[in-house]
Amino acid sequence: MAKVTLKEVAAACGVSRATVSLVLQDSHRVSEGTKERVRVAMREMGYVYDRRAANLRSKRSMTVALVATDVRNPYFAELTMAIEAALYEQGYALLLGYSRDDVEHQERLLEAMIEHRVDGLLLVPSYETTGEMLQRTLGASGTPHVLVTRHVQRYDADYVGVDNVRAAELIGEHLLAEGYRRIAFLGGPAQSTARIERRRGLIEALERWEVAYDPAMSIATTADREGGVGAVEALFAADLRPDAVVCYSDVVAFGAMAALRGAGLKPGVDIAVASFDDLPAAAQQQPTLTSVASYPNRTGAEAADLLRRRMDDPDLPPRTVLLAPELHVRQSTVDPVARHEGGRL
Amino acid sequence: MAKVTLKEVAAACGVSRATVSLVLQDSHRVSEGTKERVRVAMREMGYVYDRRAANLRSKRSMTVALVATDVRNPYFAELTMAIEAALYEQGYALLLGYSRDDVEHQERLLEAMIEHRVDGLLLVPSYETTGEMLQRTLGASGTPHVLVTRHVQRYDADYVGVDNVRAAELIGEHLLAEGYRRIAFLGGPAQSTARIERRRGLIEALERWEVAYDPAMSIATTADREGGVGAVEALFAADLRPDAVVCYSDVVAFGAMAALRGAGLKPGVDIAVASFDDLPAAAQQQPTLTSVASYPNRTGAEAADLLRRRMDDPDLPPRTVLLAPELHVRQSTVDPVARHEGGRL
DNA sequence: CTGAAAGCGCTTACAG
DNA sequence: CTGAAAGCGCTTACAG
Repeated sequence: MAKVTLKEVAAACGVSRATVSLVLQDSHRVSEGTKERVRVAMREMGYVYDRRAANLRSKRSMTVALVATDVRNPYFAELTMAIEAALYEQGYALLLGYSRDDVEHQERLLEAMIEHRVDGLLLVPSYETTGEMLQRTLGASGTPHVLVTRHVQRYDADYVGVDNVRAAELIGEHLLAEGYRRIAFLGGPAQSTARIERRRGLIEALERWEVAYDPAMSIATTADREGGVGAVEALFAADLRPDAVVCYSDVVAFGAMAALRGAGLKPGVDIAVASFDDLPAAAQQQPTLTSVASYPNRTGAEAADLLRRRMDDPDLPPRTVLLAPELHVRQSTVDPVARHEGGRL
Repeated sequence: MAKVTLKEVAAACGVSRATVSLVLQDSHRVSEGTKERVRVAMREMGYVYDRRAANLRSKRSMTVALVATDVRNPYFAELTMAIEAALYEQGYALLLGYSRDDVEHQERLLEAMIEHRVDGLLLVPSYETTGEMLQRTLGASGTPHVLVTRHVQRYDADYVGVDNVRAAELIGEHLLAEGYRRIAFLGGPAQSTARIERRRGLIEALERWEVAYDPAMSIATTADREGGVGAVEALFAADLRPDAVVCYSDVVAFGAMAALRGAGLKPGVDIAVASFDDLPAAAQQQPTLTSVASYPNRTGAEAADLLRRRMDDPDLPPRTVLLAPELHVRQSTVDPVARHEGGRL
């Protein structure tokens, strides 16, 4: 089929290209009669709108980029679904790139997105991202953008994430109330702002209860299952015996629980386990896993919303949206036996 | 910053826009000296390539679309990562859309991708997709495309997936050799080509062993964890007692195992469980889960490769690439006790 | 090796 | 309510 453009449609209808363009936009400046006539012709002729041309002329692209780290992490899968849904609603197409937590790769992705002239960009920054780096790319290009889930030190931009400090406080308070005293913090990359904040929240809870915190019981690792396994091994190698472990994320906790079992300890009975994310899989563990919900779907929807405002008005002052975390207590931190005996102290 | 275009760069260098354009493409028709001079100017002036304009003129878009169903399924997450990596390598940006297995949503996504004039499209068709529907959208537009993981009846197009019939035969042969005889097939949508093929492979293995197949022990469900739970419940409600269950996918198997435990049965001891996908999580179950690897990463890479060929030559005859499955036997189908007693018959 | 000209398919003021 | 004209920022023959 010969491709049919606005010009052909216009000729067939005996109107100008401008008029056809206005019909496409459903402008009130065109009469209903003409609109109908043009639409019928478009359908009959098999006209397909060419957004590339429209984009060029109108200085938009109707695309938004999401640059994240890795979608195999269920948290990011959920986040991606929420973002895709919100953008689709608004008529935007989603350009996707995964940095795999590699800053150089991330930089090339950002450059590509900018060349494609995305109207906006959502970024889950990889761990070693610096503010200067974002300034040089996103900042210089003037692309409206929002940081999601992780923020970057000394880089002032819109940000949506869960309140990590508060989340860790919730876990800490709960464990302390249950009678646990030797609490370790396991997993997550040392540079991660989420890790730093969660660790801080935990320490604040401990201080409030006047319980000592042993810095040796904080072990940084990769943010995956293997990280959890490794952290537990490191703990035991150093002869440290916590009565509870707080993990960087559910995925890390899954690894930690497996490693604990491997060492002959029963999670939830011999040692408490709690973590962050509250993935659906947390409630399906044995024992079920206590976790703080971080709402990837709400985060994604909020991010899309923030980006829309930013695109509408690039001069708005940067906003931070912190979602309130919610603790879901499950078997892994509530040992019925210990309870019966009146606590473990 | 005032945006700088080719025109400004050309003026600053005292050359034509055509020359600058050629420098951008690293054409051999421009001298090294000029190239260097132009590149320096571009850097100094902060020039950023505008792909939208290039796209329009060159009749390409340097984007490829992936329309899949849902990335929360770990199989699709892995697939997405592989596809993103391959396309990135080739210089393409990825436009992403999720149909959530809703055909109408899928149709709107396809239309949007076509309007964006993607150079090619990878489709994991939603379950109720018809050939006529794809013909009307993708076919009519002439967009090069490849079906991934699922194919569509009576629609002739490039296709990459695992050999489902063979995969099910492998599982069937293994279970039969282990002495299991009352084998159920659980989960997966009735319309799914993957389900139909896997079921067929299983039946073929049973016939070869001259073991009766009970059609009542084939239960279709949604392709998620809840599907697995529901299928087991349906089985018991109908008073059916298989000695082995073959699940539509690992995710379904996870649900089935939970439901079996809920009914007081030990997977791998009281009843064998096997499935398809061989997700990393399969090896992390208790008991570890026997599963047939379906290689989402190889599938993704192969799909990107097939699409590239198709984009290079749209007139190629459609090709089908079937990946050879591989059975990974684990604890869930090999009961050491039963073995000791010389089989379960 | 480089330049002048045309054009990709739209939208956007502007004029009537 | 509709049209004529200009132009978005590139690339592509073509000519020299």
